[in-house]
Amino acid sequence: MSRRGNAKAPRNQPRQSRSRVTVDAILEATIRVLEQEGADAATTSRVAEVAGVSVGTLYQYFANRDAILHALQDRELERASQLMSGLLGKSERVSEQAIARAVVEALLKSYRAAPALHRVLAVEGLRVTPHDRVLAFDARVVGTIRAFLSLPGMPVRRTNLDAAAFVIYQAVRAAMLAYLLEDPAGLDDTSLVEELTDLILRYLVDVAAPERVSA
Amino acid sequence: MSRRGNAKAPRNQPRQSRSRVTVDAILEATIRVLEQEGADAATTSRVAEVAGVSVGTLYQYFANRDAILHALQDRELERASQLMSGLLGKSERVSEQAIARAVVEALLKSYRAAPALHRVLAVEGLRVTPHDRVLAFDARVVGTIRAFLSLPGMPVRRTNLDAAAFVIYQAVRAAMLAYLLEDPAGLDDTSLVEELTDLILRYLVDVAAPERVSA
Amino acid sequence: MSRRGNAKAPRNQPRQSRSRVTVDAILEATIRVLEQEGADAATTSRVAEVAGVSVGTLYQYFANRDAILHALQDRELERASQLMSGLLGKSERVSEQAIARAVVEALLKSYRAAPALHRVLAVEGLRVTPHDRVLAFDARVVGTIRAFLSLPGMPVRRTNLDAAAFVIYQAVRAAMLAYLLEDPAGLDDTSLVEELTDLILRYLVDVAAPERVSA
Amino acid sequence: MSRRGNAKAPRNQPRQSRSRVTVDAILEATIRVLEQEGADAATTSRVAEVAGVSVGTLYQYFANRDAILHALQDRELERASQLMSGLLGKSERVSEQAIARAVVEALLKSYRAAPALHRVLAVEGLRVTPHDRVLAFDARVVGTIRAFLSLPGMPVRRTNLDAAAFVIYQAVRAAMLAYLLEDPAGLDDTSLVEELTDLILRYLVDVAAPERVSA
DNA sequence: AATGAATGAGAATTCATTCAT
DNA sequence: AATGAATGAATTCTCATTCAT
Repeated sequence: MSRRGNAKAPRNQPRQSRSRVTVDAILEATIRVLEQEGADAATTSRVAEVAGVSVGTLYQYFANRDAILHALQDRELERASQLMSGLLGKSERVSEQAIARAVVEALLKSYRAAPALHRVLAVEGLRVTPHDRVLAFDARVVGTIRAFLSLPGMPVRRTNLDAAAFVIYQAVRAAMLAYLLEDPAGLDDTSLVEELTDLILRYLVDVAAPERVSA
Repeated sequence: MSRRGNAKAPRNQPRQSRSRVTVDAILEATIRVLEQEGADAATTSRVAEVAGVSVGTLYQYFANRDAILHALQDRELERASQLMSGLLGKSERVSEQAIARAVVEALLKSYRAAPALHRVLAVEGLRVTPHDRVLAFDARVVGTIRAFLSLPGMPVRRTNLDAAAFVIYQAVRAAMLAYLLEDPAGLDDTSLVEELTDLILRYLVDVAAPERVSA
Repeated sequence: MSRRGNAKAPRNQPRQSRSRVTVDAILEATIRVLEQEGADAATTSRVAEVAGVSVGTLYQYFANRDAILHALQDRELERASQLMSGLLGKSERVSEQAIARAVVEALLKSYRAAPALHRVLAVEGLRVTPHDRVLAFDARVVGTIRAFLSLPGMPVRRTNLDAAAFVIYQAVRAAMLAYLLEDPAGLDDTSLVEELTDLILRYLVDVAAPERVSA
Repeated sequence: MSRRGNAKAPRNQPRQSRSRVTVDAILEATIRVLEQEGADAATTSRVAEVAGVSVGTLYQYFANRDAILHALQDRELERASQLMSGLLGKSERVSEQAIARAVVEALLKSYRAAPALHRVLAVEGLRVTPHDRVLAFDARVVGTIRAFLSLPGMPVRRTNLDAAAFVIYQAVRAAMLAYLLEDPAGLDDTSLVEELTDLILRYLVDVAAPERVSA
């Protein structure tokens, strides 16, 4: 599925290294500006400057400003997919709780690296992007989750898997993002992971997660 | 080369009847534009136009563009508070499930009236608004929830009530908003209410919600 | 409702040839508009138009409208300093009267080239400019005069040199400006020079300017 | 010359007291705003507010914004004329120096009461006002001075009385205004009066002002 | 390919002036 | 006469995008 990770997939333009480097520089610069200076500062000029290229060059690689966000979105989707596949794939002999916790922890780690980016992706998404794009993005993540829940032998209590996947995805994402951006009193990483893991389990999984999680 | 255009002071609070009407027209126009034309279209001119007043009038009532959003935020917060108080207050002899469902249904109804508005409030908030404002807003809602969960006799399974209130608030809000904005396959109002009610109950409430909701 | 329009940072100093040309075009355009259309006409758009560039370009070189005036002020101060140094420096074996007359004539020539500009600099200065800037400007000119008056062997009748330099600077400047702007009956260049030279001499210099100047 | 002082002149509308009071309130408010909040703050609304009337009322008495300044100018001219007449008229048996000093002191007192107003009148004059108006204003003051200098028995050294009156008027006015607005180091009221008195005498009067001030 | 100066449409905001009440 | 809400032209400034070098 990944541009690089899947040996069977056709190698979509493994461009000249120079281009690749420039594109990456621009994407990284965008993230850096987003995180450190805020969404308003993320002008094409500023991004180009931080990336160490000229605006002209930026436009050589991206059709317009939104295209940068789209690329970032794609990259992120790729990573999320990867992450999920990795974690959900090897589920062989691990408890559901372990999986859920692993997912939450991995997501938290990933989000923490660039919370503002994820907010923009989650949000700017709906402004900037042709509606379809957002749908496609979310649908793909939800699809992955759904597929996982559908695996034979999964002790899932939900009937409507479409609904369940959608709800749990949005719920976890939002709670995590809000946590990172608002830093609310009474919550830290540990308790967040705790709570979200439990949220997932109780909502999705059938078996009475025996005693209590944070007991 | 005389000086022009300095950002000045706040406006005096809208006073009475006529004012009230104008202010409301502006707020409603903002919502309409937000819903029908998107956040980027919500310029002061466009809002004024839709409200049927001149820009000048708009600025007579709102110190600047953000002030409109703030007013909307305040209004919404008020409504949300009212709503919650109403529903959570009379909880006397009602099952937790009935309460949860009532809340979800009420929220859905409220959100459906203006989903784009709520996205902007939930989201744009973090761009436009002094961080404090968002925190205050969210904190107040979370506080209400937390207070409810703390009521004596509440069969709450959660230990960390701060965390629980925060998580469930963000989770429900986000899932609902995403549902309204993305209209994902496999979900309709009924199933959403079903799912979210169950999410709330299983996460928050202790007793095994006996049989199963969507069983 | 995204954010737009925040007053940002300073611009990078105009660099080289091309830049220099553009900057000069803008400054000259400003003067031309000031002179021919008046201070109120000197909007950023009009200046850009007359300069033959776009507003955008104007703002590429000047952080804001006032910055143009400041640049003009700086340029003028430089010229004035230069002028004074030139005239007062070579004072070796010239009569005080010759020096005074030379200064007045040079000033008149300089002011005549753009009287409205000088009015704006002398005057608008106090509105547009951080007070400090005006003080600094005037203080520097006054300082130059004062230094000259302090030269050993100067037959200065004044005791309070600070006061004298300030008074004579303001007096000559104002009279000259008013003459240029009002074109009052009974005055022409020759008589103005005559009068101001005599004003300077009689106020500043000790020796009885022997017989009479315009006698 | 004065609206009230000259019994022969037709009484131009000695309006109903109410009007008079309102007009005065507006003029005084303008001065207050000018002095305390600066020229930029002197909007019609602000002036009306400070005057304790509505904008509508303001426009009942003044055709437009500039008309207020014009009225102020007229009033000031009246006062200046009065002042001059008073001082220059009774010149019977007083030394020139005493007269000059009295004029300077009176002007300083008058200017000090509202320096910003006088700056605006001296300056805004040239922006706001049809050129003629400024000319007329200045011409009138200059005329008074000129007339005084022409009195028989005046020991005036100047030949070109038009020029002399113009120059000395502009010089004294500018120096005084600059002094009040810039508050330059090395000058105080006493020394300013000293310097300006001497400037006037040496420029205008023939006889070697015998011993003298800073001799 | 890369550069970055130039462009100009478009946004926020102000304020003199009008006019219905 | 007085009020003050409403008007909207005019102004400053930004930023995505283009294009000559």
